[in-house]
Amino acid sequence: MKTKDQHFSRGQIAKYTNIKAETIRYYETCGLLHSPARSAGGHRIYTEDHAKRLTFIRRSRELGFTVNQITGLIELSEEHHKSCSRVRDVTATHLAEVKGKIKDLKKMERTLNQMVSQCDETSSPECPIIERLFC
Amino acid sequence: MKTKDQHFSRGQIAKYTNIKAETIRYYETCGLLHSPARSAGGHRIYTEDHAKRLTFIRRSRELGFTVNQITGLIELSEEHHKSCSRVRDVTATHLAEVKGKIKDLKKMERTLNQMVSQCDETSSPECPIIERLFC
DNA sequence: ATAAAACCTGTAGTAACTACAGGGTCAAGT
DNA sequence: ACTTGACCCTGTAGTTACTACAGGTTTTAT
Repeated sequence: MKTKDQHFSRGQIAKYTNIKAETIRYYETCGLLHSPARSAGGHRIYTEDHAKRLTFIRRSRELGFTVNQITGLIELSEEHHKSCSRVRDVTATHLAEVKGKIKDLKKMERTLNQMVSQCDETSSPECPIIERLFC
Repeated sequence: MKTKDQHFSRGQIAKYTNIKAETIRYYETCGLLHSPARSAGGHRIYTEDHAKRLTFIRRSRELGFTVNQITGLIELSEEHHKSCSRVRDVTATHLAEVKGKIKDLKKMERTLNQMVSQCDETSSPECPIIERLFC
């Protein structure tokens, strides 16, 4: 009852998981990804398990989780009881941060929009954007 | 017809402009802020002009412009002809980036929202967030 | 005159990669 | 077996915009 013991080189798993080879090494030094076995000549040999974890990492990064948060999520995913509510909490906290960033960016967006349209409408020789930033 | 030649120490201008003292030194090494005169003992002596430029920098940073972009804006603001449309372009480009970031964050937000509510509704022992990230 | 507060410099740390340089290894073809 | 080119190895430095020291000097207030 073994899983398929397919193995990959770093370049192969990079393509397979859609993560750059250098980044994969970085995740290893970070402690996010277990060090794989090595060939006689020292090349890393990754397994399907590494691929699964890398996909987990990629999806989490795409959702904006930090490497630290992902470490936490992986730890929680490995406990087999009572972790779900803590996973929920990590996610909810992160969601709140994302909402905060959206709010900040929207404020920037409004101001930038105003500045660009003022610029479009102006006929004076002074640039309204510069004026606004200076005074 | 001189401007008020009020002068400030680094700590004073930091308070006045609402930028941390260390950050002000950083802006100087970056080339964003002109090096001020020094006292006999080597302490920086800032003027009202420095304060104005620092305020410009702070406002620009609050709008998400990078230090490089701000360098560009300051250069444009110092040309006295034909710079307004280029300022507009820098701003419009930045606005587009901000919009892009908002879009990305909103996508994250939707997914995170879904994950949290799935978690709230579930009664299974498996965490739906983890499941979703893994598969 | 003294002591505390503020200042000076240079350097290192932060996050999450990315990009080398200067090697060694692997797989395929001959 | 041998060559060659693609791939991999390590360690280190660069990216952005700060922030935080350490160890020393100057200023300011009493």
